[in-house]
Amino acid sequence: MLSKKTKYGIKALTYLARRENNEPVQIAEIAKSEHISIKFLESILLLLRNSGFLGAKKGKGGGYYLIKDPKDISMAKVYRILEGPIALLPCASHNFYEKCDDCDDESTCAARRLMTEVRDNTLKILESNSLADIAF
Amino acid sequence: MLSKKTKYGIKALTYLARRENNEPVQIAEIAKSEHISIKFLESILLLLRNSGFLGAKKGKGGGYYLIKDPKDISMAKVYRILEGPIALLPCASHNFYEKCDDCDDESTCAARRLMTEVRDNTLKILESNSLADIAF
DNA sequence: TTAAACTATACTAATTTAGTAGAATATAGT
DNA sequence: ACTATATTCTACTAAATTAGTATAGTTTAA
Repeated sequence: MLSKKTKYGIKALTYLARRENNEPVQIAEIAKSEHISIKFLESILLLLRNSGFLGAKKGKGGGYYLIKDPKDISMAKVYRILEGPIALLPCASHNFYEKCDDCDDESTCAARRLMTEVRDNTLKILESNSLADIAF
Repeated sequence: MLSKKTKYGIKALTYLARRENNEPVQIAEIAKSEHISIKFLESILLLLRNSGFLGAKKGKGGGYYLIKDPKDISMAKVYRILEGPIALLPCASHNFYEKCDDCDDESTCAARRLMTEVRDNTLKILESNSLADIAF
């Protein structure tokens, strides 16, 4: 299951993508519209900003805005920033690979075999969907 | 990410499926071979027994054994018992559906749209793999 | 009858999740 | 320059989940 952080992050990005213009939107507006706690959303938007998805403008009339065209924002990248590894097991992950302590032989591990197949497919879907694809 | 419970559960089922005969295997033997804490594995095997995947024989020479042919054990069912919903969002689940509190309109929710696509694909993979498929 | 093996209940430490609280900093407009 | 508005940053916390431990009891084959 996705954490709420990820769900809220995707919703916030969608909200920004759906705006006609790309002027800064205040946290409070997004929070109210999507029914998210302001403070929690704050930390999520900050993460997205530090990860290069959003820009922020301080002061009056400030807020957050998309830095890139929604068509160029890969949901796989969004997922990795918000949720972490796409794979269901560390030993089936490309970007966050880790060997299992308990596993003697990775090549015969049935769990790894199955989860690698799931991972490959999930990755394909997340990579082929841009923010624009899911927002409109 | 999968919980260790799920990973260990799949490994234990695989271990049993790979045995030549289907005679009871003691918890300790599986635990030692797969490097799992005996007590933790105990609770996992008990769950699999109560869910109809395993049989247990008490007393000397007892242990756990597969009730069905590995070919007839769907990994989707195993996954649901051990890990829970296959969907990444409750609102994208068939078997564990729940409406999101924060969502005004499910039909325009981008997160739901994307996660439904992921779910459909993951389910297809898990359903098309039996225990026999991944064990051998 | 006894030892091996499963069953069941209760407890716990560590981690993660989903926030809260409060102060600091930056900026647009007057 | 001042002030209201808005982001930024740090620190804290309650609740839930995970991954076990511990202990006691029950069943049954030999």
